[in-house]
Amino acid sequence: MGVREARKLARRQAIESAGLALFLSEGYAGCSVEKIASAVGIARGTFYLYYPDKRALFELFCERMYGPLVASLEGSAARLKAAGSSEEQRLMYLQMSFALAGCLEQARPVMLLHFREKWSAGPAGEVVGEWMSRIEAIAVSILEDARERKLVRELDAVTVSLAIVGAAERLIWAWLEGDERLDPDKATLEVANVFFSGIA
Amino acid sequence: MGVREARKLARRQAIESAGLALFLSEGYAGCSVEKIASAVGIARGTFYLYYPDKRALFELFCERMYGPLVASLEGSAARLKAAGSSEEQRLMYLQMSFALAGCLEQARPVMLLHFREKWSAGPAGEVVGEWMSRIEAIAVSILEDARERKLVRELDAVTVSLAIVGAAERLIWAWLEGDERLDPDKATLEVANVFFSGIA
Amino acid sequence: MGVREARKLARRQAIESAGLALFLSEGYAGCSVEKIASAVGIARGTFYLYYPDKRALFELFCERMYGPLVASLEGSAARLKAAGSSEEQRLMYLQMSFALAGCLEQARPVMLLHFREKWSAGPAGEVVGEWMSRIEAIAVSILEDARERKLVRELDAVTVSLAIVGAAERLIWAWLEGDERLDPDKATLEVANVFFSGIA
Amino acid sequence: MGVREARKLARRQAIESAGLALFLSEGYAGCSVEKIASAVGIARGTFYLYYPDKRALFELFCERMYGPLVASLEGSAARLKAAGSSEEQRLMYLQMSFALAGCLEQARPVMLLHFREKWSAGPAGEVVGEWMSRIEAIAVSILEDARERKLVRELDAVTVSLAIVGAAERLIWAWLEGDERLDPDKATLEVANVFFSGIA
DNA sequence: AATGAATGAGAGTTCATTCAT
DNA sequence: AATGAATGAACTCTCATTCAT
Repeated sequence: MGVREARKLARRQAIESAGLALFLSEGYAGCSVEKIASAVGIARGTFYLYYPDKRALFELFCERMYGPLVASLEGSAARLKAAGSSEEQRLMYLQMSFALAGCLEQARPVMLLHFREKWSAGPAGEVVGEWMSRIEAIAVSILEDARERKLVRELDAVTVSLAIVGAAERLIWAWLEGDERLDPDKATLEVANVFFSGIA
Repeated sequence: MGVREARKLARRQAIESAGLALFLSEGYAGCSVEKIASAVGIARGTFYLYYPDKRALFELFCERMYGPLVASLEGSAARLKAAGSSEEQRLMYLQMSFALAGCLEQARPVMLLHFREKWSAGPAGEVVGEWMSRIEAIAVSILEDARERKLVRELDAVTVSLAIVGAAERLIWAWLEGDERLDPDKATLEVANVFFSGIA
Repeated sequence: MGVREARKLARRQAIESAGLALFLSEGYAGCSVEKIASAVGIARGTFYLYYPDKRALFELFCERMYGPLVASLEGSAARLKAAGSSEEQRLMYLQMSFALAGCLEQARPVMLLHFREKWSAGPAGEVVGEWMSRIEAIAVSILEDARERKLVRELDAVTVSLAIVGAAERLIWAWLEGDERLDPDKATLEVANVFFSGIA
Repeated sequence: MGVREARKLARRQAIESAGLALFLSEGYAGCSVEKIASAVGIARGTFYLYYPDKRALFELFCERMYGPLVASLEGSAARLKAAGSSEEQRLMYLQMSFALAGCLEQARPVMLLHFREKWSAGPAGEVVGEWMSRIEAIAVSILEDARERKLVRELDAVTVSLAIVGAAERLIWAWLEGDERLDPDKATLEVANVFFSGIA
């Protein structure tokens, strides 16, 4: 790799690092291109040599955050479809929980973006929304499959899938915020148990 | 009521109606006072005769949306604390579910605000955050009480409370969006059952 | 006087009192008609039943503040023109000083208006400027007369008059502000002496 | 100097020139950024590339106007303290008069700002007030020193200092306004004489 | 490749004044 | 006589993006 490419790469990384930090601390809308550029130590115009616009930088972070999650979920979905017994299914739910926990651990530094921008009105909200549709569709397919195989009782797959995703999101948020009341390892099991066996 | 009061009231309602619609469609930050005013057909300055600033209009919506919810939750919490048997407790969870469903039905036109602004950075995010702290505190107290009374098995009250609130939020959102896959009546029962008995 | 006239008068006084206080504390430009009206406890529109506009209220205060001053100065000017000896002239300067001091004492509560608005850009500045031209013209005429009668040495009447007016303004300001370093009685004499005999 | 620096400098000067003219003619508060920008022929936002806000432009003018004046006064104060005889002191007062006259001649195009904003309520008034405190403190120290050395008769230093500053201000104003009745050269001497020897 | 000057629409908010009630 | 709702231009300041250098 030539000197030029190396410098370009380094600068790209610097922009991404500063951009992420600022998106997280100030929100997508609250963080101007000028802020990012001056944090990196480049001119405003230079930013546009690396990314076509502010939105593209945000999309990049989303790709990195949701991409592996979606891949992992799709893998889990496939394996769950292959599962035989209720016991095996139960095990795989735990496996999936841990696989997802791994993804989340990886994505942790970027994860708060999801929450900050999920409901926002501008471009950021749109981007997040598209990824979430994909994730929820997978969750629904997993549960529908389980129900068809009578691995779980008769239930409304869409309702319960959304409930699971919602619950997961809320817990992830608490974990991200370092909520002291929450022990991550116990919480993963706890939630898997709640959804599998209820609170009774 | 005089002519002026009537007009004032009508205009106030028009502003609220347009303001809500715009807050919902464009988000708090994305919706300027100018947009609201011109949607109502008044001058920008006239808006400020009815509300001291944009934030005040948002707070009004929050009061209407969260106020009855909090009141209902607090009532349910009190009644649950008085419950004796596990069976009675279970019944009261259902009661609470339906009471909340009633609140939500009332608040439905405003409810999406919660989701739009929950994570936002500005004034709107602050206001919603304050209300949510209140709600989650009540949820935790409800569950802690149940656990102490051994009405539910030993569990982590905070984790599970957050999970419940998160699940509820997600389902409410789907319902708000008129998600066709979701039958509101069934969903209420379904969720109560899931949390009480699990999905197994 | 009928009940109506009495009420009208009382209201007029209330407006003036509140208006003066606000002009002084916030400046002419910084004090809205709304502020004055609500300080009095009347509606914004009612203000305009008593005064054609904000400027008119300011003009009223100026009339009261500068009117007696101008009258007193014109009287002093006339008496000084009738003075015979340098000694008599000197006495009359002292008399004038005390006469002016009397006017100022009367006008004290309004006097700060002069300083606040003298240089301001809007309507208030114009009004004050017109009064000051009148005052300075009288000062010049007084000094020119004295010079012609050889009661004072050959000097530039305009320069010295302006100097005297300027010095007086500055001292009045200090006095208004309750400058502790300043003894009003001593100061009056001091200035008269300085201008008559110099500082040597 | 590159083309861009040259242009930037030229524009900066254009902004300052237009800004000063407008501050003088309309007052700080009466002159909007829009007015300045359109006088220069630039967009409103461009103004903010050159100065962080409107106040900063005003502070710049004050620095240029008062800075040399304060420096000159402090120099004169030091020299006066070293003066021996009353005769020498008198000479130095004249010197100081001329030194100040030099400063004022330099500052002439900006000087009227002082008068326009001295009493104003907003940011401009604050800035001017701070500079004036410095100037008056120096004047007091000069006169106190002279009195202690018995170079002038026993007098109230504060009163007389303020009188001198006030007189000077008024004359400067007349000079600025090009008052035809006033001959600048004669006036400087005249005032020095008045304060030193009185008008008798 | 990199710069940063320039744009101009758009934000929230204030206010003197008018006029229908 | 009194009201206060309504206006709409004015204010300062921000920002994503473009483009000549």
